[in-house]
This record gives sequence, structure tokens and C-alpha cells, in this order.
Amino acid sequence: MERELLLLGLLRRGDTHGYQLHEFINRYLTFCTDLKKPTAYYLLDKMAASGWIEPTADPTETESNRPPRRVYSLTPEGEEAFQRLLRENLAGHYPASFAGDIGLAFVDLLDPDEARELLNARRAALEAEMTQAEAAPVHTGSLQLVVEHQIRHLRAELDWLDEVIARLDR
Amino acid sequence: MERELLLLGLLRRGDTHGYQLHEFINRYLTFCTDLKKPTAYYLLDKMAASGWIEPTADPTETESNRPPRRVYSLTPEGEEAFQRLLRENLAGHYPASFAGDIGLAFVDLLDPDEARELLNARRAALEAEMTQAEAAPVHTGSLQLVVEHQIRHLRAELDWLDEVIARLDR
DNA sequence: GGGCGCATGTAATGAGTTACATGATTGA
DNA sequence: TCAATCATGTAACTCATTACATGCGCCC
Repeated sequence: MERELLLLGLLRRGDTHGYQLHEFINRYLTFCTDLKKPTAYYLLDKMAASGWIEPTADPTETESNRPPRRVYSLTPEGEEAFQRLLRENLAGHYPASFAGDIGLAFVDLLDPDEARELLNARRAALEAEMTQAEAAPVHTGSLQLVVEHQIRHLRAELDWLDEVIARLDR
Repeated sequence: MERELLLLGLLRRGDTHGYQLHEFINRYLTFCTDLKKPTAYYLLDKMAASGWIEPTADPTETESNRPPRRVYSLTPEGEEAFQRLLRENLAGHYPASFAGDIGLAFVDLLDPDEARELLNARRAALEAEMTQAEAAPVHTGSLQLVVEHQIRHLRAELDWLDEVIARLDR
């Protein structure tokens, strides 16, 4: 339900269409959710079917004859759902799983030199992501928390990885 | 492919059957992967079909006439796959996504008192997980890294959450 | 004229989960 | 005798992704 919550929350800030929602999420919110275009459209359809959102008459239609946009806005039921999902999400804890830990679990099978080399590659990828997160533009309000959390998390991961690499020497 | 890597790695430490693998993972490795029983059997079937593992003649069959165990062991191709997947996993970075951030992104829509209350519930869930992680028995070798990483991560999350809660007052 | 960005979708596939089904053993 | 643990699996379903398809507008 997090993806629905996200879409509802973004729509609440101003009516838009699928393409723009997808673009915004993929540009600024890759950390929390990496949803693909078809998924975005699919979710919008589903929420429209459950009466949470509805397409509005398109005001921009006249200014261009591109493929018509389907601009959505929240219905009262959508607003209700948003409020409910928001509280649900905030009150709960959704454990993150670390796929990279599985390799770590067996790292002692390799010789330390090779392990160090491989983990340095991982480190580089981590650092690249950090750079990207730090370059993210500042959002208004609590949207910015997402970026800050990401940076915090990546810093902790880098510290951890450095310690693991250092321990390989022993 | 992480789940396959995990199963291969565990099988490498000693031949076992699906039930035991699932139990071990769900008892000690819930952090990295939470794979269900049917998924475990499914993956074992798949890996058997690709020739990575094969059922061995069951030595414990005689000692009990329970439903027969399907005990697997790695084939040379399985060992090769394991080595390849391990290096692949170690060299890469697999970003974790935080479903809880989506609620956070909209927390400023609630009044601070309610937000604090909700986030305190989240905090309690986090702390419960921390307690559980700290209670986990110590593993041999680098398997223990998984537990240590989890504890580190949870500590960082708690710190972050506390800061967010503190900031609500302003 | 060719490629990229805008804007929408469908169809096929896959991965994983839930719910269900079976049956023997062990301990209270 | 009743519930829990051991041990396997199947069937139906959901969710999300990939790959594909369409077509206009803009810029070089």
C-alpha cells in the first residue's frame, strides 16, 4: 500500500497525470520506491476503479493536441484512504532487507585479497549513490526527510563496509 | 539470485533438505531474506532442474519412516554457480528501499502531537526488532556479519527516528 | 529526416505468496 | 486424544516487470 500512499500524497499536492507522477518519483524518490511506468498507470487505474481518484476534465487539452493527458484528482474517499494509509504507515515499522548481506555471509570463503577487491567495488557503487543523494535538490516540507534519511543510511552503510574491509586483514 | 546464493551457501556447509533450510533461514536470517516454505521448495526444484544440486540417497531414511526427506548436495556446476554468484553479490551494491519513508514524506500534514504518537509506535516496533537481533545466537565465521550489520542498521534507524521525533516539536 | 521527449497503454511473463492438502510422530 | 512438529507439495492468485505498440511535437 505504500505506493498507493505515495501516489495519493503527490496527487493531493496538485492534480497531475501518470507520466508526470512517474517522472517525479523516478527523479527524486528512487530511494523509497522504484516504480516503473506501467506500474504507475496500473495503480492509477486501480485507484480510479476503487473510487479514490477520478480523471478531471483536462484544462490543458486545448493548448496542444498531443496524446491527451489523463489528469487525476482525489475524491473524498481518496482523501479518506490517504489519511488512513498515512497513519498506518507512520505507526508501523517496515524492515528493510539487505540482499548484499548474503554475499557477506560467505565472504570468509574467499581469500582476503580478493574479498577486499570485490568489496571495494561495492564501496564505489555505494559512494556513487551517496553523491547522487547529496546532489538531490532540497524539497519543501517533510518530503526532504526522505533525502536526509537516505544520506544518513548511506553514511552508516559506508562506515559499516569500511569496518568489514578493515577486518579482512586479520 | 540472492536467494539461490543463500541456499547454495547453506547446502555447501552440509547437505540438507528443504524443511531444514527454510527453518534455519527463518530463525536466523529473517533480516536478509524472508522466504516462505513453498518458495524454498520451488527454488530447490529449480536449481535441481538446472543441475546445480541433486538429491542424494537418504541416509536417515531407515532410522524413521516419516515422510521421506529430499536431501540435496551441490554438483560441480552448483559449486561453480555459487562461486560466481558470491563474487557478483560482493562486488555489487543492492540499495535497500524504505517503505516507511513514504509516510514520513507526508508527516507534516498531521499535527505534531498525533505524529509523535504514531512515530512512537513505530519506534516500539523498531526496538522490538533490535531486541530480537541482539538475542540472536552468535554464528561461526562471516555469517555473524549479517547479525552485526542488522544491529548496526537498527541502531542507526533508531537514532534517525529519535531525531525526527525531536524535530516535530519545532 | 532522424532521434528524443511526451503521453498513453496492452500482453506475456515471472516471482513469490496464500491457502490448501496430506500424513506420520511426539509429547501433554 | 489433541495439538504441535516434521516433511512434503499443489493450485490459485497477486503484484510488478519486460517487452512491445502507438503517435504527436520538437529540435538539429
